[in-house]
Amino acid sequence: MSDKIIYHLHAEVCKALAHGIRIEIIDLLNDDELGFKEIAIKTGVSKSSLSQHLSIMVEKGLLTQRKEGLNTYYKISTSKVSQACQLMREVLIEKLEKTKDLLHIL
Amino acid sequence: MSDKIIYHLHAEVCKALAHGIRIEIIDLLNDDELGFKEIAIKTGVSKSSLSQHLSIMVEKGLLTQRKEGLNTYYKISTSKVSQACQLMREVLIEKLEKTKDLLHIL
DNA sequence: ACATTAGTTTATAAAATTGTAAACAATTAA
DNA sequence: TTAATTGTTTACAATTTTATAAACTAATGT
Repeated sequence: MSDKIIYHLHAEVCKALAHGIRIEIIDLLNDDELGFKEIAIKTGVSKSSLSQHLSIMVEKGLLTQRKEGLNTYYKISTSKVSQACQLMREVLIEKLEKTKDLLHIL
Repeated sequence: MSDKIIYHLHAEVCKALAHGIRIEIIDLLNDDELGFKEIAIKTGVSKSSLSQHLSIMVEKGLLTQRKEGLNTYYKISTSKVSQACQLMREVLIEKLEKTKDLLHIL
């Protein structure tokens, strides 16, 4: 497969993390599997919008979906997703610290 | 800081990874620091577009920038960026493997 | 001083992402 | 069978992201 295509697919996976609500969902699912309704309540997102966010995350391989009767349950597909997300959070923290240090100097 | 704001900032950092060209840039910079022109040649991206991509990555804390005379050099700010990017690539690979397996069954 | 080189910034049109509301499907309950 | 519940899908307007081209800034060379 050509490099540019791989880079594009790789970016598509990263895009699935590139939204505040989706980061929040990863955070919620770090502990355990949750049902759709529980995620909706904890995030405060409308069912339509939530369903779309979750389907992006499943499509790109970040989450897996399990249906049981009327209910749908979601969990993180591999701990690599949690780890990557945590690392990106640390990149943010480091940047915030640097900004704080700069303010201290001034 | 409120949770939603943190999630949003965290997502902003992830967005800096969410483009094929920017993934390619991370890949190039995994080995060493590179100058603007070298990145432009290796990626084949126009100087204007490249400058915009690089500035997003610096702004969000993924890269650091060093100017020397007329030249600008870039490197990855912390290995956490490389690690996160590598993990996301592994998530992609795992998804591609699963798709391949599915095709085998059919 | 003037031209050249290296990259940045700005403007803008095209494309992609998002949130909302409404229609829809599938399962369970009465 | 009809109604209720749970989520999905679709349509669409609003916002954001992107690529391109042109104007611009800053440093260096003649």
